[in-house]
Parts: sequence; structure tokens; C-alpha cells
Amino acid sequence: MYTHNALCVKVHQSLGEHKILAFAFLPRVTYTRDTVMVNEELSHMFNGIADILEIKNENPFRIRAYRRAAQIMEDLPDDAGVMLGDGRLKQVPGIGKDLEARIEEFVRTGRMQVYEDLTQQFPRGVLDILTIPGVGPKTAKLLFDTYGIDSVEKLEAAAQSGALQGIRGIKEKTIANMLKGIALKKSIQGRFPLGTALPIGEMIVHELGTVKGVQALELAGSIRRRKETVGDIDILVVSDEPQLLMDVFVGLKDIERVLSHGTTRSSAILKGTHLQVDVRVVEQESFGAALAYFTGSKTHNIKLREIAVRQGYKLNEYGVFDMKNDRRIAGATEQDVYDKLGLQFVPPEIREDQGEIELALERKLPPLLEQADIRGDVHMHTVYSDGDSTVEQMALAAQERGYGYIAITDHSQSLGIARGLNPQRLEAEIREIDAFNRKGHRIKVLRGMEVDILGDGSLDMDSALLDRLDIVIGSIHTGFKQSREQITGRMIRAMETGLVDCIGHPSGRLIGERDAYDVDWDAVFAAAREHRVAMEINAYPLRLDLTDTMIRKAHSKGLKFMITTDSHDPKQMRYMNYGVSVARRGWLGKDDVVNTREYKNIVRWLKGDR
DNA sequence: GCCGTTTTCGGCCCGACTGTTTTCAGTCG
Repeated sequence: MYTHNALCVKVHQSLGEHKILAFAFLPRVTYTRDTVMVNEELSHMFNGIADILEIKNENPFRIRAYRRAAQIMEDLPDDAGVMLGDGRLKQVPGIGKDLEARIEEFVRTGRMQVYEDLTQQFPRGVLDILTIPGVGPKTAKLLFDTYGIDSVEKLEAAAQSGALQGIRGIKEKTIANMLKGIALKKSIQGRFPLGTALPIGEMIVHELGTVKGVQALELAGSIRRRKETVGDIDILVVSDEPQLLMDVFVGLKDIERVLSHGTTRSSAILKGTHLQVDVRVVEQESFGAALAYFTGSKTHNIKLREIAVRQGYKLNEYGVFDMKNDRRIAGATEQDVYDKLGLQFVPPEIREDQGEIELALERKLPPLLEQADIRGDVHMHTVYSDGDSTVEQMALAAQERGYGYIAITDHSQSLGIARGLNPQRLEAEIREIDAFNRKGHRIKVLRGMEVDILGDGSLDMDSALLDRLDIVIGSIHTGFKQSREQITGRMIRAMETGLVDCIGHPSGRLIGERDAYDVDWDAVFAAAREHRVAMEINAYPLRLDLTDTMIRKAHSKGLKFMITTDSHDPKQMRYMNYGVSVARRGWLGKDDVVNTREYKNIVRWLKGDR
């Protein structure tokens, strides 16, 4: 068993000298700091630089380079400092000599001169003004130069007092739009969980689907890519009567405010959530090209277009065009578009410019997991702890979904708030499960527990009893604020017991509500590999934990996964598709996921044949 | 600022809607 010190030594060794060097001189970024924070901070700074360069009307391609760098920082599989140290950073496309130097400067000193110089010229508040819908760099600069407006508050006051009257290019309508934009911004906090946006998007698609003349209708954008959060809802339509379709859309009862209303594109804000919905109408022969275009991601699209240009084509939302005669040569379906460009079809979930285009050119994209591959749901709760249905109700609901098995995994006793089970009640539950299985239903119920990993890394249940179970999920439900060393040590000790089959919701985050706890993932994944413990992909829409990027990382270390819904009610089993989406975004195939196995095979796996 | 099977220089993805204009700039996706 590791002591904390032993663990630290092991971590240092496994990370190599570079990481230690990279972090040796950091005044602001300390060793224990969450990896994500460094990358996020860099992303934030690069975006800030891009904003100011836009205000200064600089070379748009230089701006694009910084924007791209900001995105790259967010998607980095590891800490930028670590990747800098081991030389991987300069191999990332989009990071050249200069950007690498900026990153190095920040990692070494905690500061970035360029960023500081630029923010000196234009205060933070000017950048805040840029985030107001409808206000861009030109307007922000004009306002700052002529009126010294350097905050959203000052802008709002100036707009209300009539002080903005008389500037060239700004009249009443523009001023009114600024005020609306400010009000809108105040009411929105950024992005929305997929679990919120997707059902709303599907509902609107359903409503618009009944409008006369509609031929095709599909969600596009980040919803279609199934990103864990989305900024807006994009809907693509083919219709014989575009005007009617748009009129119906902006007239929907759920619309609070119409931002634009054209025959090919309209935008509106929804009541309540203040989600923005964009609807676009295209011709049938352009539907595939438009779907690809509006599904994104932006960086994926830009790469596709570059490929098109290299082949003498032009790619836009209307199709693939031959540059010689401007004739359309593809566009009706996405498959046609990818075919014409010489690429294998790329599933929407992995269109993130994370290497998928290069593989698609070689026709070497791995087949991704499908929803239909899932054979059972192996994390769920009943009335024994904090669920609201019985073992039998959960099992029969799962049988109706076509599953061959489920696992009942109620909480353990230390989780009092969830009526966690003590040994006696667990024994009772085991008897109930056995009784159900004797009834000869098609579905089999595995005996399990979601056992708490206690503060010291021990498990919250008698070992002998855990040993009798078919499946044990070890989860952390307390001490979220512990140090990285403590949390990491807890997880590793839990795995070392040899009793845990899977780590439940490994990072503990709740999207938009609670941050992930601080974990040394390299160390945890290494231990999971050693002890053959799977990582859970928790499909509950606010968890989606592990995340897509962490899945890719864990997968690269050779780990296996279980995708579960953590259902507390039969209805929640429908969330499985969210988990499958995240797994696909993490590039997982059928064989990477343990609960794609048939009953007999998953039992073999659980018994130790891994 | 990045990048190279034409290139180490000179390219770099493309179009719709709005508001204020008289022919287009700004913003957004």
C-alpha cells in the first residue's frame, strides 16, 4: 500500500524530469495546481490577445492563429507545461515557434508580456463589451476612442442617457440593440448542458417538422457533435416554403425575442433558458454540405476546405464546387461531400480536428461504439438506498429496453443521506436479487454495490461481503476538496484492494455546478491498468464523467470502460445515449467497453478474466 | 502567427442578415 510520500515519489518518477523542471520556477503555477487550470489560463490569454488584435484591426490571420491556439489549449490532452517539457507541444499543428515561446514564458514566469502590453492598451472592460451580442471590435474601439467607454456598465449608462446619439453609424436602432444585448448577456451564464439543450432542440425539430412544405429537418452544430455543453441550437431545414417555415419558427410560443428573420436564416432567443436557436433553410441538393458545414466544428471545417482547395475544389455550405467551371459536384448528402474530398465519412462526434481528418484521408478511422452495442446497464439504484423503484421494477424496465442484464449497485452505509446499506441490508438485497433471478426472466441481475471510497482510501463495506458480489463500483462521495495527493492516493488504495471492478464517476464533477476534484490522472490510470480496473463513463447528463478528452487519454493507456446511467428511476435509463455519445467523442470502439459483452462474457470479465 | 508534393514568402474558408447606407461595413456563425 502506498503512503503519501511513496506515492509522490512514484508520481515524480513516472512524469520524468521534464515536468519537474517545467514546474520548478513557477511563482503562480504550483505543482499541485490542476492541469486544466494552466491550459485554461493560456486559452483565456490567447483569446484575450485575439480580441485586442481584432480591435486594433490587425492581420486577421494572426488573429486566427491566436484563436486557434486558444482552442488548442482547451483540447490539450496534457498540461501545456508538461508537453512543452517533453517536446510534444511544438509538434501540435498550429503551435509554431512564437506561440511555443509565449507558452514557455507563461509556464516559466507565470506571465506573458504580449498579453500584458495589449491589455494595457485596452482595459479588460473593453473586452467584456465585445461579448455583448451585436457589438464587435469596430464598435468597441469606436466607443472606447470617442467616449472612453471601458466597461459594460458605462456603455449601458451612455446608451440609456442618450449620450451615444450622433456617432456616425450608430442610430436609435443600434443603441436599442446594444441595450437588448446587455440585458441578454446578463440573463445568460455561458453554455448549456447537453442534457438541457438536446431535448429542447428535439422538441423544436418536432414542432417545425409539422410545417407544410418541410422535406428534411435536422439538428446541427455542437448538439449534433454531442458536446457536453452547447452554446446554441442549430437547425437545418429543406423546405418548399421557406418563408412559411421561418414565419412559423419566429412565431413559436417558446420564442422570447427574434434576433433576425430572413428566408434562409433566422435566429431567436427562447423563453426561460435564453438559449439561442438558429434555423437555416437550404436546397435539397445542398443539404449534406450544409449539414457538414453547420455541424462543425469550425476547425474541422476549415481543414476540409483547405483540402478542397488543394484538389481544385471549393467547399461551402452549398456544396463542393469545381473551381474551373463553378459547377456543383457534390452536396446532397454528407457522404457525397466526404467522398468527393477523398475522405472516409467522419462521425459528427469526432469532428474536432483532433487527428480524425488525417486518419479519414488514409481511410483508417476506427469504428466507433454504437448505442446498439450496449448489452446491459451496470450502475443503478433502488429503494434500498436512494432510488425510487424496486429491484424488480428496474430489472423489468431494463428488459423492455432489450438489455440482457443489469447490475444493482446501491450505496454503502457511510452515505447516510442516500440511505446507504449496512452489511445486513446488503445481505437482504442480495437475497432479493437471487430470488428475482430464480424466477426465470430473460434478464439477469448482477449483485453489486457502489461502495464509498472513504477518506483514507479504504472501502465502506466488509471485504468478505464485497467479495461475494458480482460487481463493485468504487466511488468518491466525500472530501472533494482534499489535495491532489490525498484524492489520488484514495483512488489508488481502493484499486489495490483487488475488490473494485470500476471507478464510478471518476472526476466527481457536475457540469455547471461542481468542479472535478483534483486528481493525478497519470497515476490513477497507471494503477487502473495494473489492477485491471475499468473507468466508468457516467451517462447522467450533468456528470458525463469521464470527459471525452480524459477518455482518450485513459484509452491510450489501455484502460477499459463501463458506460452506465447511474439510474435512480427506470426513466433515467434513457440517458445511456449520452454516455455512448461521450464514449464516441472519446473515440471508443465496442471492445473498449465492458458492458458491450454478452451476459456470460461480462461475468467472465468480472470474475477476473481480463 | 503558421506553414510548405508549386512556396522559407505569400498565401491563409465562406456567406447571410442588419442597419445605415445610396453601395457597404460590421457582426455573426
